[in-house]
Amino acid sequence: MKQKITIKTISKELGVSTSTVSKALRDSHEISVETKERIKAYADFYNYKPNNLALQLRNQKTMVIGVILPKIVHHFFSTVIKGIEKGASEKGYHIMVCFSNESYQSEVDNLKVLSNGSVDGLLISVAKETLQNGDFKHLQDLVNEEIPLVMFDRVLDSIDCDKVIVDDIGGGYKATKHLIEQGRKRIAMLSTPAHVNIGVLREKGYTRALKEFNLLESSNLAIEVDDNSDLKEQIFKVIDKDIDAIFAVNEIYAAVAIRAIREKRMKVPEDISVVGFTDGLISEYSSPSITAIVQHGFTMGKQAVELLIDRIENESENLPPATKVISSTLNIRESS
Amino acid sequence: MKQKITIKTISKELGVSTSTVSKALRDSHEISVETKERIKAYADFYNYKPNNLALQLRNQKTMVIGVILPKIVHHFFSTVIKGIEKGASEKGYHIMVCFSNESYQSEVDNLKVLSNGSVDGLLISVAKETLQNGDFKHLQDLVNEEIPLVMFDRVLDSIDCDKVIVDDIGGGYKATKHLIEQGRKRIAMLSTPAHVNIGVLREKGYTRALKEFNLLESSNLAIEVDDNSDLKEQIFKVIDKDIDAIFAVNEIYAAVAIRAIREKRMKVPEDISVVGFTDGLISEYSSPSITAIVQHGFTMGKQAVELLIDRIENESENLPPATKVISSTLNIRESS
DNA sequence: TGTTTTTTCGAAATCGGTTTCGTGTTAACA
DNA sequence: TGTTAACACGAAACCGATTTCGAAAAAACA
Repeated sequence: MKQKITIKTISKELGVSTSTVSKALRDSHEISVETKERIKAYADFYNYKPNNLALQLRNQKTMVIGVILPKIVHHFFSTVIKGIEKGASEKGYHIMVCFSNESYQSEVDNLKVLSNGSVDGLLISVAKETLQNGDFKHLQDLVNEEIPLVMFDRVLDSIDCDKVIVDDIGGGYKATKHLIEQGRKRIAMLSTPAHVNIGVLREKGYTRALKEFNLLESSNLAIEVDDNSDLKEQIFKVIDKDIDAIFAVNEIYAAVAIRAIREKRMKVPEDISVVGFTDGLISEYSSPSITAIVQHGFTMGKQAVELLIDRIENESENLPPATKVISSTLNIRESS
Repeated sequence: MKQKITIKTISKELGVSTSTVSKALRDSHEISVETKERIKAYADFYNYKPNNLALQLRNQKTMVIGVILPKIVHHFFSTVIKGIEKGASEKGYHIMVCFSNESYQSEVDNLKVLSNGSVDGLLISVAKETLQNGDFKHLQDLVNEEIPLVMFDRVLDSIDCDKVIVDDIGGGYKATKHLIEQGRKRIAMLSTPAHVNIGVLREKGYTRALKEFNLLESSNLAIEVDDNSDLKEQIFKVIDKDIDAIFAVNEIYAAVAIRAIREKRMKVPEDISVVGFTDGLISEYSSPSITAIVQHGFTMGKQAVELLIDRIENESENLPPATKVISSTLNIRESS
């Protein structure tokens, strides 16, 4: 990198002190008009730009928000980022994004780097591995150090901070109710293993809807998908239970379910209706297009970052942590 | 934020100088074993962490790489980010991501902030608006300031820096050749307006393949899609030209084409084969799944960041700029 | 002309670290 | 006992800015 021009360079070159240069560039009344113009002209000519690091150190303020995500190649999370970036840039902040790749160690490492002065606050969605092993010390440390922190989507009850979550229960309920209203009686659900709590919550909504309409049979039609064995085989077994609808916990399960149903020589939605959770590109562009619960990731990201910036800028107020719930809506398409 | 513990705090508390504390924590031989242990114990107990900003300012090195992307809710770009993050973290770097949202002004603003010392180098994919208005001064300035810079995917010939691009011509060629080998004779192409050069390049490959097999008829079957009017209507017109295959310039056009073909009561791939460019989730999970050119975004990101880090760490060598071409491959699925 | 006020600028502290160089003390050596 | 080397530590400079405070010079006033 070429030697950058600094205030010191200018001051030497123009035979004034660094304080004078600084004041002149910030248009202080303390400096005479002629001197100001001389300095500004020089700075302009040599394209002087103040060093960010120096300013950040001096001001104890970076205007940067750290974001830690479990993954990025994922429609929902990339939508959340977009919301975060929008909300941040509206208030003059920039974002620094890291990925945990669902790994606990990665999460800890990233946190350590970001929490050393590089950012004014943090936005985190917890990695799966962390959820499983239950070690939240690194997050508790942040709270203890009073670093502004907002958790979103994958949150922890035990950590005392602001949170933004999707209304998973309500979403599960809406999806199931929709199927019931279409006249479906035997509605299966493709859920996740129990440690992933989004699955648990969505299933709760599913169960609530079934109960409400007295459709909760003895035979349990909700299965926990095992990611380690073949997805389609597991779905075949569900189809064999003589069902007339499937509520899938995510978009991919829904897409694979449609494929499985077809391979069984049945039609969607005539024989079996399908509703997914997460409204991404797959739901929109596959044929038939898939009815899905819209998660409003953009809104979630924007609200999370706004909550955070509010904390950062009004630290003194010391309000108790809040939890925002982003409600989900149903987008009805061809598959139901 | 709670008052952070600094070296000065420790030095005062323990009655030694700041230099001693610094040296002790870095395990210098200049400090006696007892003193070192005393200081380390104290630092450990109060969870001392050195301030990143101070270190970065002192070392004139941030270990951060700035990334500017046109958009994020996009499978290809999010894959690229993943590659960038992987390559960066392997070498101990972090990434700071900004989005231009395809806007020229946004790109300029982001660049200004990032190039003021916050990052050691920059990775850029140019915004559409910038490509159109042809004003590249902000990028030329970076080169003049000798800030390490690598452009990827959307690059500019006039800027003298390292570049990483996809082999669009080769991809168009491969896709078309595949269709020809399947016995297709009247192959249409859904391209983009002329100012988006990826469309132009892919079309070049398409034309080359047709020529090679003497299928380049007088009636031009390549159309430029107008994003402002209805996509499906435009595709209907193409289908009416009595074609037997479609090569779409991206995944979404391919998905919509399949839908349009079905609505015309024809079958994919029996009546019309479809091949897309960009191998994302839609291609994988829609039914029928879509044959597509894989762009290897991950590889592109990783190579781009590796090129950049190489520049950063071997500045002295001053090698001439290089351009890497990431070749694309064909992923054959049900739609052809 | 003497005093006060205003204008204009610079020295030095600060942010939080690292590093060079110097110095006082003790140990080893002749 | 005198000289030298090794050891342990501190003062101060530095990275690149901002800001407080003090002071010299010029202007305004009595």
